[in-house]
Amino acid sequence: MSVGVRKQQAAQTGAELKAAGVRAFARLGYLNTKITDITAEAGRAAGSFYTHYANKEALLEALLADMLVEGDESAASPGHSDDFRDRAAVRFHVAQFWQFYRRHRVVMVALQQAATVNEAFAERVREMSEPDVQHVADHLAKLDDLPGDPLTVARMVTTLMSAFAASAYEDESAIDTLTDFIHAGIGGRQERNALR
Amino acid sequence: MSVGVRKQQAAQTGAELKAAGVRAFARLGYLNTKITDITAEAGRAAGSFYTHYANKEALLEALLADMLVEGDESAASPGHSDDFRDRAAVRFHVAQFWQFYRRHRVVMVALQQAATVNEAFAERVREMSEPDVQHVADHLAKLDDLPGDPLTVARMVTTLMSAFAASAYEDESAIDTLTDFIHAGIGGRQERNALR
DNA sequence: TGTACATCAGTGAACGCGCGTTCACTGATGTAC
DNA sequence: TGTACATCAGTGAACGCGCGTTCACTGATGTAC
Repeated sequence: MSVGVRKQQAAQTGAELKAAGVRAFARLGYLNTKITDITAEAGRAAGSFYTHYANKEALLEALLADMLVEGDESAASPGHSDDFRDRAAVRFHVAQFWQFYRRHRVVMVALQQAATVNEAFAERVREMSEPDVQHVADHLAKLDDLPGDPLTVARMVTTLMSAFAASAYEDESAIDTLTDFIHAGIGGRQERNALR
Repeated sequence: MSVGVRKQQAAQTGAELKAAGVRAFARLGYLNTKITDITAEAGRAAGSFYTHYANKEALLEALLADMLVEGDESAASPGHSDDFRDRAAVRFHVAQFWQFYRRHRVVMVALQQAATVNEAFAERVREMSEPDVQHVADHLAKLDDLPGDPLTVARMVTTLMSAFAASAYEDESAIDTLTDFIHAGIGGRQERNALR
């Protein structure tokens, strides 16, 4: 069966369609993107799309899967402090989240848009963020000057990070601003003052 | 011309279509709502819709206009403190925003969805929130321990409020949790500690 | 106050556009012998 | 190594569904005299 040139090229085309999809989504938004926008972007015929994906949702799921693979890899992150009284611990989490989000911004936004229109994606998005929320809530539970119960505050913090990362305002400085805001917001700064 | 029964009834039907639209948007989401969903909800024939609105966008604009009228009225709010070192001043603004958002939640969310797909609405939404952002930024500019420049922090604060108000988690307690979080986040609590 | 005609909100079937999806066809790769 | 047939990715025109929008029609309200 030689090297399987055929299979390789097919996989290649599939990957090119994903890349073209990302570019089209970035330009037009997921919901406004037609199948032919994607195939045109990839320089292929319309019908070609269906050799690789059942429909636009399936393409987005493939992109999501790729993203989650990368997420799992980087989740094996270096041991970091979990004490949110420590600004560095907060900053580590914020930076981690921010950078991941920015790296996958187009897909993240596309997922939000898909969730708007499609309950299955809404559920996916919820499932995807819930562990993060829990993770943050666990850390927060150790603090004793929170503005509310840990879960609510965790939702506030993650909501803030997502919403702010989704908006266009960039800069590396965003990470520090967010960090300072959150660190103080959850009472971390006051703790330290109290310790002085 | 008698009392103008005809005109009155037409206006009435127009209003009923708006109300039916809100109910349909709440149930199905703006983007998933078909014209016939709205007319069915209102108990009218499909064609009737076009006697009152050119299309779904026009209906949403009408709902937006209604909302803005109410907004202008309540903007004539009682003199309130603008010193964000004062928790009460922060709470006042948060409560104002929160209650307005919750009262108009369906339309707010519909606008977000419309903005996703339609640049004109995106622009509208931006224009609508910009004064709020500026207002908050002006207040923030008076503080001297902000986590970043006033405009960025103002965007963070308003983004947080919108995103959190849009999510389903209700309770009156949300206002106080948000207030505490923001008040501390912008350095208000530390200021007071420093004054002790 | 009454009659004849005009206007207009509302109806719902029909139309037609946009776009997702299919399918007969092509040419290149793979397989059998 | 070569030939004949099979398979399959890719093509693009055509199909058809969903839904927004139109339009001929109805009956009630408005106007004129």
